[in-house]
Amino acid sequence: MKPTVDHVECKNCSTRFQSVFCKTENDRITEIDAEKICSSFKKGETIFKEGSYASGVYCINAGKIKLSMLGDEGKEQIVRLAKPGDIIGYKALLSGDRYSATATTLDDCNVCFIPREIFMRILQKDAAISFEMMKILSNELRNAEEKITHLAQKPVRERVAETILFLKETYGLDAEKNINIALTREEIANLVGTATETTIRLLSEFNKEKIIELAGKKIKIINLPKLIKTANIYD
Amino acid sequence: MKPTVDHVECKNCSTRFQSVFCKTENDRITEIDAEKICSSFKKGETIFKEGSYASGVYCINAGKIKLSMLGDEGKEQIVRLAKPGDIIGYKALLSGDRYSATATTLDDCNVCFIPREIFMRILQKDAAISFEMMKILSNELRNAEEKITHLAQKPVRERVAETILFLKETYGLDAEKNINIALTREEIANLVGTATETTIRLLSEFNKEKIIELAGKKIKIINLPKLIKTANIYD
DNA sequence: AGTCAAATATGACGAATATCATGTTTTAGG
DNA sequence: CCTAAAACATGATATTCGTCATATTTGACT
Repeated sequence: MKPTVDHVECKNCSTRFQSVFCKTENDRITEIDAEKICSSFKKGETIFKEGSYASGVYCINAGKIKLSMLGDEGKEQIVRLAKPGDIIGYKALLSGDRYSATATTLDDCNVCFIPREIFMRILQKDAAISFEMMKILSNELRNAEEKITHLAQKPVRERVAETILFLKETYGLDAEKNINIALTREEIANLVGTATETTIRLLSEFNKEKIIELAGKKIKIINLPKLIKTANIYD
Repeated sequence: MKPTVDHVECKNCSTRFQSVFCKTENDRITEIDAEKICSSFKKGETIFKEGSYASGVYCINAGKIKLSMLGDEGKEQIVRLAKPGDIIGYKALLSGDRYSATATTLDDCNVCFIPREIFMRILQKDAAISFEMMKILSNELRNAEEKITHLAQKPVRERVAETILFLKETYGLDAEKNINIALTREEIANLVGTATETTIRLLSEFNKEKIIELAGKKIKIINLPKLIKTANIYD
């Protein structure tokens, strides 16, 4: 466990109303506040590992995190990207199992650890939080099923385009209109579910076709309609 | 909506203790019983359609059901198989969205419809049921993420073998030791995420290699260790 | 500033798997 | 029992995509 850092008060947390605690009353928030442990992680650090026992959930205050599983041949598959306001590690806690994925920071991060017993006690007492959790889980599940369908049916080129759109939706744009996340080509490949070389080639193609603009890990969308068309999505 | 049929009482339901209501007290069960609507569907009928509004959840009393999404080119992807004791349609209800999948019976089925308000009211009042729901959702999500990883990383041959094992786990064996579900080759393909012809070929290969025995839609596993090895799973 | 490792890039090649075509078998319905 | 449609089967071919090889560039750390 990381050493405690400057305690971020939930009630002042900028992500409070986008999080699972959005509907929660102030006294419950104070209760969480009293028992959580805030820590910080530097870019590239591991918060928890696939296969280890779950002792609580992490609420992200600042930074970006990838959740990945190892395939049979040791290849990483990124199954989720998390941002401030999201919580991670709840699946294992709720199913009473070990972590099914590894959480790695993509940024310097501040996260608040809520121990198992506290989280469970709150779910027991607070139907609104339980309901929000179910909503989150339902949405995640719908997204996962859609991803399964696309992985099974769409060609890689479309999936790469789709992933660029997904990254934009998830992390937004920075001041220069670049997608606000720096992933290696390998990480993008592990998100798309394809080989690294294939991803590199397709990104270069999109670049040549003036759909996106590349500068190192920075990606800027310069022809959104064409990108959407390339992704073959109409909703 | 189907006409009401013989009312199956929850408290006498054979699946009661495998279902989400396993931890529920009798008076709550009586409450559900009073308001639910039992109906029956013949093989091949649609219980609900992707894109339509969710008005409640269905609890399966008897029969087998597939949940499938349509891909962009109109191809079916089976995202879940349900059996007695399972509930379906909860995702849409919880996320407040429309059904993201279509539910089609694979058998003659008896299902109990629990209207939205009743289900919501019960979740509000009963923390144990809420908690069971979260458990179910968490497990589904873990399975979905594992499926994503395998779809992205494993060759079709392994996935077909894996799917046969999955079908056995889900529906068990009949009196003649056949896997207790009759799917068309196309449906198996839509579960695996591959072309129908490829599935046909691979099943024939497994047959020739004495891993399975085929008789129409009946599949019998005759060399389980080899099937597990072919699926390339070691857990 | 210099060095080394990691990341990016690109070509050549081959394997896996989708697609197309066509024929056979099974099944459901009258 | 007969017929049509659906499901199954199999071969030939096309194509996507992964793998391997090899540069080149970038970035992190003395």
